[in-house]
Amino acid sequence: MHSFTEENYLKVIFHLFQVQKMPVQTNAIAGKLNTRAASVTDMLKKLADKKLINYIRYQGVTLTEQGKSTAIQIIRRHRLWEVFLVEKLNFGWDEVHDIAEELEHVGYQPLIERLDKFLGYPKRDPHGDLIPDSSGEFEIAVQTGLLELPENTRAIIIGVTEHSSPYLKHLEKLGLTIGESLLIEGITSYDGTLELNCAGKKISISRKVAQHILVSTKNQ
Amino acid sequence: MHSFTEENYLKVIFHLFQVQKMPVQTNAIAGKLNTRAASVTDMLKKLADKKLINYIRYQGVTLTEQGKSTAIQIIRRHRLWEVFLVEKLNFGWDEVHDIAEELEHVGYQPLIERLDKFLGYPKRDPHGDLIPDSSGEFEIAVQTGLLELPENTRAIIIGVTEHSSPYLKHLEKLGLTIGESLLIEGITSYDGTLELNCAGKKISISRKVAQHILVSTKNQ
DNA sequence: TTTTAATTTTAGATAAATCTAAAAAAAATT
DNA sequence: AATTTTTTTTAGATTTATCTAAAATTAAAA
Ligand SMILES: [Mn+2]
Ligand SMILES: [Mn+2]
Ligand SMILES: [Mn+2]
Ligand SMILES: [Mn+2]
Repeated sequence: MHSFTEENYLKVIFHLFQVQKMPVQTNAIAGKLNTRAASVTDMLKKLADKKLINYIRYQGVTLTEQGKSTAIQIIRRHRLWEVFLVEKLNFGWDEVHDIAEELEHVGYQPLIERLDKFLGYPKRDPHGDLIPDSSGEFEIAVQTGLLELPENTRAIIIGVTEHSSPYLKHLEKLGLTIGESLLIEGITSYDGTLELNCAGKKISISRKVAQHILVSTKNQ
Repeated sequence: MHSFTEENYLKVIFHLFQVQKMPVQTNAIAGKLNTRAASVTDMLKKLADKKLINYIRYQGVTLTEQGKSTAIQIIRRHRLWEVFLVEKLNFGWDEVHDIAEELEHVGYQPLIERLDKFLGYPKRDPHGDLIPDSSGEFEIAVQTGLLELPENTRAIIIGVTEHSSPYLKHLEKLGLTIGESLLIEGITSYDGTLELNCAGKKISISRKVAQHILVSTKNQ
């Protein structure tokens, strides 16, 4: 259907739009895909011809309904494969992203539906990201950035917004993994370092580390 | 490492050489890959440059040790994914080949080793083909073509040499699946039709159907 | 051993995805 | 408002894998 490359462009446009909520710029795409602005312009014309994006020269792009639905299917595949790799093949959460980047392009609908069933219809991937259902619907995420909470709040880690292996390994070493409950015991006034209590252990983390942690304050 | 396309050429050369035990001809490769002889020649030059094949103009090709080992790794991936699709995702043996054609190109060694472990180190794929181990060694296949046996022989179906969905569906309808035990009750002298007894049921199959069935006569 | 047929290779084109360098447009500064 | 900077687009090449048509080589038949 769509080439490997086209799929990667759609996915990147989807993610960038989610963050910025503004038409996505050529340079931003080039940055994410490690390519040049000129190459991006070429591909944008192609995707516009295929009615996958709305593209006006110099104005950035948004996904059409068709483009959005395609992007979501790719994200669904990516996240389901990540669950498979962690739950069934016992990979660490820091090892699976790159493998899933390849597996996500194996496009045969029944494969994904059966994989989903085999995995027990998981709601979230190993990084806490929501997995869209087969019709492309996401559950509504009830989540807050750890940095937004005041002192003396209790929260449960439900996700991370940074998927690099060094970062995830670091969190794991600190014991800050998904599902863990924590209490913000203090926020240092000088540099904002967070003093946490997690599973009875005192941990202090910088704002740089904390900024990518998503938590839930529901169910205490 | 190697492109999708290069991997497919290596796999095809490996398979053709196994059948013919002679240097593989340009046209034969073109036939298997649904491409043109001229395209094959181009690719053969490239593979020869990469020391994956031994290529002399007009003389056909053989795989180098490196090419052979690469081809075997791809076959290993293909067959392990087929086992996964049948055993874990409950696909039929006639549905998995095309999906495995895509999955086999996801090349990350630890993925395949963990998949192998997860599947319990299977020896054969759903079509009875042997799965090479991680060092590329095949078990020795003790198998005979069903057409080579005389009347009144008992045998067990251990594989098929034709993987198309219509053929496999046909066998399944007849109850001729892997592991089934059968008795050759007669061979019609006029057109060679085989009269089989399989699981108490009398079945007659043409030579065209029988020619792709592999059996074992060991263990009765 | 010619002649014919089949196979394989070259020559030259094309399509997809990329690039660099230069031009054009938009945004930010003075 | 004019100038500078940033961003984006075009123009023109390059790389990879493919193709058709014609030439070269090998194999088969007469
Ligand atoms: Mn990921
Ligand atoms: Mn993820
Ligand atoms: Mn197969
Ligand atoms: Mn198989």
